[in-house]
Order: sequence, then structure tokens, then C-alpha cells
Amino acid sequence: MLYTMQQTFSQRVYEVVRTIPRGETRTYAYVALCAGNSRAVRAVGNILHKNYDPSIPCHRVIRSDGRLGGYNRGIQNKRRLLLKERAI
DNA sequence: CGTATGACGTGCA
DNA sequence: GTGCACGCCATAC
Repeated sequence: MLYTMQQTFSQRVYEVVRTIPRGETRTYAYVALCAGNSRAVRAVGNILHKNYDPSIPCHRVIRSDGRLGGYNRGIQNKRRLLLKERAI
């Protein structure tokens, strides 16, 4: 898992999040780890915050302490989506 | 270039 | 359970 082909960290984050199966969740720390930098958890949040691509299920990314975190389309929407997928 | 931002994580009171 | 301080890092400006 290295930064090949000039891929930016954000692009790797998008890839990882896209692979999250329906009905499951991942933590920001997990995404950061898979993206290549386990300490960039904060950057992951920053990146997903600016992402508006619907093909990326960023609502399945939650915090490590069990809370949902945030969502660029409203935290209510995020919770509703997760409940609908029975991810929580 | 330097500074600010933020959907985090941990520790502690 | 709550709240705060600090560290941490890719981006935006």
C-alpha cells in the first residue's frame, strides 16, 4: 500500500471508503491506516468533509469511540442511512 | 512560502 | 456520561 502513480492521500481515502460493504462501518482510523497513514485520521475527516461524490459511501465511516462523527449532508441523514442499512 | 481548517483520537478532570 | 487540551496531518487559501 504505497503512494503509487502520484495518487494523493485523498484519492486513496476515496478508494478505501468505496470498498466498504453495505451494512458495515469503518472507523476514520481504519480508513487512514488503509490509505497509508495511520496518523492522518484528522485529514481523512477533512477530505470526506469536502467530498460530495454520491458513489462514495462516506456515511459508513464513523468514529472510533462509537459516535457517528459528522456528515456533509447533515448528521440526521447519515444516521438514517446507517439505520436503513442496518449498519448500527 | 506560512497559516488556518476540521466529519479525529486519546487522555484527563 | 460531559468537556477540554493537545497532538496529528492532508488540504485550502
